[in-house]
Formats: sequence, structure tokens, C-alpha cells
Amino acid sequence: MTSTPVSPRAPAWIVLGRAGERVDAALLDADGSELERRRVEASALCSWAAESEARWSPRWVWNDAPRWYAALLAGGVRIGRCHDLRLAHAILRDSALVPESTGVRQAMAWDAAPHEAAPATAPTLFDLDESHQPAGLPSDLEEALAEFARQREAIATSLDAGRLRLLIAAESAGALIAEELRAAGVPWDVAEHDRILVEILGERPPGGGQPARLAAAASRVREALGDPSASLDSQPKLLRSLHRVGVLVESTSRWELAEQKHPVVEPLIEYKKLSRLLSANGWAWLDEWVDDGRFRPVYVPGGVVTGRWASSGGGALQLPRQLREAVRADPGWMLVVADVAQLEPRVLAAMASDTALAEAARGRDLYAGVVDSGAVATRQEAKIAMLGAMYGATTGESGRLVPRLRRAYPRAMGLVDEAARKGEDGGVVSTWLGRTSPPPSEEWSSAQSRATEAEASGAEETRAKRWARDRGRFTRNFVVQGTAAEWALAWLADLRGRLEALPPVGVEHSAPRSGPVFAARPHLAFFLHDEVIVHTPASLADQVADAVTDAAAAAGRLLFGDFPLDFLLDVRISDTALKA
DNA sequence: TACTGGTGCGCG
DNA sequence: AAAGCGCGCACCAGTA
Repeated sequence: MTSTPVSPRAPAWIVLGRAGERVDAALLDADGSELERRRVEASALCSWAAESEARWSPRWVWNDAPRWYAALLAGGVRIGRCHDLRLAHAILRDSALVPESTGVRQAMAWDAAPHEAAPATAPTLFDLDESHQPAGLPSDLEEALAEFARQREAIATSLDAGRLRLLIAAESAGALIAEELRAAGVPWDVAEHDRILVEILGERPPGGGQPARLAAAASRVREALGDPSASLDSQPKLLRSLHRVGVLVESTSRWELAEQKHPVVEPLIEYKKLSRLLSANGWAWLDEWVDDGRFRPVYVPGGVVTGRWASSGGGALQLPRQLREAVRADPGWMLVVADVAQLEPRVLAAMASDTALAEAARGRDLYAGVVDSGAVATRQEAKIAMLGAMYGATTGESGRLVPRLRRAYPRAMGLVDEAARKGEDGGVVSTWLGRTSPPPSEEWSSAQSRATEAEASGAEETRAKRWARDRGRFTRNFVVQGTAAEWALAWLADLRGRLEALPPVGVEHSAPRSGPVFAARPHLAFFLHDEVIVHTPASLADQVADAVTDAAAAAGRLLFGDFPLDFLLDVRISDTALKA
């Protein structure tokens, strides 16, 4: 392998494909011309990739980042940049910036990209079992090269190649980061988690029954219901039990229960709370998801239509506040916890070039700025109104307050109102960088056309109108949520580069459980829409905090140029992830 | 026994 | 009873 002659020209891209136990690689120059091919045994891939990365810093082109990068990371190889064909295909196929006639928009195997839950153990490249790959996703080199060519063509002929390149680079960086997050894991203090569970639920019963405080709440509920055998976990049965004692609720949700005056209410709400903690994040979760002091959730980049990440397994995106104290830095390390204040309205201000809203956000809590502008009276009103504007509220306090925002910030509100109108009309909308919402379903469209026919029933018209409004709220939110996701990807990717540039620490200060690649340096440990947690050697914590802040500013400039808007962060350095 | 849909609740 | 977007997961009930 190492004896193969070195290419006379440095490749800008290296496209990888699989052929059984071998890996085929095509080295391309910047304009996509092939320089040479290599054939690498799977067992030698890590060393060849490490060498190529050091020599050329290419952008690696592959069908699906998890399939390749999990194995590279396990082998101690970190790479800088990639082009993920599956994720890029999904963006280009739907993007309104790409002409209809382009090859990438035709139906093909690259569309078939449903993710599946990752295996419990890191896959290796020798693993011939492909059951974990997205079904039907092409894996050989020729198909990867053909798709890569189609994608470059689609970008080049698009209405805005710059934005699409940026979006695909950010999306692909996200794919790398998702694998790195999983490889490094969230540092997790099992003893602290157990302490929290015992404090709230009571001791874990050795036989596997209910913990004491949960059992006590259950018996208080049954006593109030006057039924020692009442079933509390079946919604229909619980509803009937409540009706029998005169609690005439329509659902068993906490909000509705809380409005009732009856002795059953307090213990039932308590029971639901404890029961939820036990089933969602109890000892069983701990056994299944935390291993050797690390929680390793499965992130799914691009898993949400808007471009947000989803997660699969472990409920990574639902870590309850209650358990944040269990997120704990290794000895000698610290956590830098940062979240963006009001990311979505800030993004909206920039997209709409709404200088009044940007002014309200500058250097302060955006909602405080809205209050100062006189649009509404209190912070709570500002928040409710802003969320209502972005989500499409029409009733209640939120719906009532939105018109005031419309007067104060006509540009920003005009942007989301227009997105809603397009959605109601059956059109599509796009994010700032060009991710486009899916078109309406056949069922939706035919319901709309039927409703306009002369013989349409009142019920059909009503339903069509409701569906139209539903879709309008979706597209209204899509542009904001999706652009916020793009900003967050840019933030993450920039931060990743800044962390890489910090000096590694010596072995005496390392965190071996973070794995071969991350044991000696600050690394991203968690990401959730507008929040990041970095696990860092304590001596670098201040520099990491600066990096997080600088990366946010860089992301703003990358997307929105010199539009005068800042992305205010709350940054904390602590040994736990506890929020203020 | 395996599935699907409804409910409720955690997160942003 | 959440009003108003996007998710994942546990649990139960009904069906195949």
C-alpha cells in the first residue's frame, strides 16, 4: 500500500466505494477529473485514509457517513471534510434552486435512504452484513462517481450554486460531527443518575417491582378513586375511573387534570411524573444506554424535514432537565455548555433583513428588546407573540398578540406570512440556503381541488380549508426552523475546526473513555438544535468558551454576511450540564 | 405474536 | 387543555 507511487497532483476529492472486502477509491482533482484509482484492502483502509488525510486534506466522498466514518473513528482516524452523497442527494432532489430537468431529480436508488437504528457495536468495514445500511443505497465506486457527477452538475446549473455548496458542506460536516458525538459520547455519571432516581422514585427494588415513592403515589391515587385495583397506566381505564368519581375530564393529560378540584388530582399528577421518569430514563435506560461512563445516542443528521437532526434510540433529544446533573465532566475536565438565546427569531430577522427586529435582539434578550420597542408590555407577552407568529397561532392570547408584532416588525412577519400563504396554496418554500419543503401529498391536492367543485359538500370544504391552514402553518415554520438548523450546522462546523486547532493535552490529563481520537483534546459531546456541550481539559475551558462564542459570530457572517445581527449565547463553564 | 394507531409527555 | 411548529419513545388497545 504505502509503496504505491504517490500521485503527482494532489486530489481535491477522494471518492470511496466498496467491492466486497475491498475498497475502491478514485482520486479526483478540483474540477472532478479523475487522477488515479486505488484499490485498498478493508483492513488497510484506516492507515491509508490517515495518510491521505495528512497529505492532501481531501474532501472524502462516500455514500453514507455512518457506514465509513464510524469504522475510521474506531480505528483512530479523524477526517476534516466529507461530501455525503445520501444527504446531498436528498437536498438537491427537492431543492427549488435545482432545475427540474436535472438528473438528480429523477427517481433512483439514491432516493431510498431511510435510516435504520445503528448497531449496538461500532460496525467494521469487514462486516459483510449490510443490514444496517440504508436500504438499497448504492455502495460501489462507479455508482458513487456517477451520482457525484450528477450532484456537481445539479449544483452548477442551479439558481444559486454558492448557497447549495454551503448547505451541502454544512450538512456533510454535520454527518461527521454526528458520528464523532457518538464516538466520544456524553460523559455520564451513573452514580449521580442513580442518586437522582433514588431521591425521586425511592430505592430500586431488587426484585424489579415498583420503587417505593412510585408505589406510594399509586396507592394514594387508588385510595382517592376508591378502587384498590384501579389501572393507572391504561388511558381508557383511567378515564373511566375518573368519571366514576365525578372528575369529568375529556383526557387524562396533566393540563386538564390540574384544573380539576378533587383529591385524586395531586397524587395522580405525581404518579404520572414519577412513572414517566422511571419508564423513560430509569435504571433500564441507564443499563441500556450508558456504558463505561458515556451516553452514546444515535444522531440522525437531516432526519427532520426541516433539516434539523433527529435521533434514533436513547431519546437523545429528550434528556429531561431533571437528569442534567448526571452529565458530568471527567476528573480534570470541564463542560462548556452553550445555548443560543432566541435562535429562531434572530434567524428570521436576518432572513427578512428586518433591522428593527435585529435592533431589538442586539446584545440582549430579544424579547426584552421587543418589550422596549413598545410592541407588547411584558417579556412573557413578547415570547408568546413571537412563537405564535412563527408557529401560526390564530386563537387565544398568542393569536391576539401577533398583530402587534406584525405592526412593529412588518418585514419579518411578512416573510413568515408569505411562507404560510404559499403553503396554503400548495406551493413549496425554501430555507435561506435552499433546502425546500416537500410538495403537498396527492391526498392533500385532490382534497383541495374537490373542494372547489360545484358539488363539493360542506364537510369537504371544511376539511380542505383545515388541511390548507395546517399546511400553511407547516411551511410558515419550515423556513424559520430550517434556516435555524442551517445556522446551527454552520456554528457546529466552525466550532469543530476551532477545537481541532487547540493544543492537545498530555496523556496524564487524557480522558480515555472519549476514545482514541478525542481522549486528548476538547471535543463536542452533545448537540440539541441550539445548544452544544463541549467536554474539555479544564486548562482549556476558557479558550473553548471563546471558541464557542467566536464560532457563533462566524456562523452568522457565513450565512448572513454583514447584516447587523448578533447571535447571543449563554455560555457556562461547569463540571455539570445543569442549567441555571 | 407482530403490527398499527392513539395518548401522553419529554425536548427544541 | 394547551392555544401554535418540529421530533422520539413508552405504553396500551385493537387488529391481523
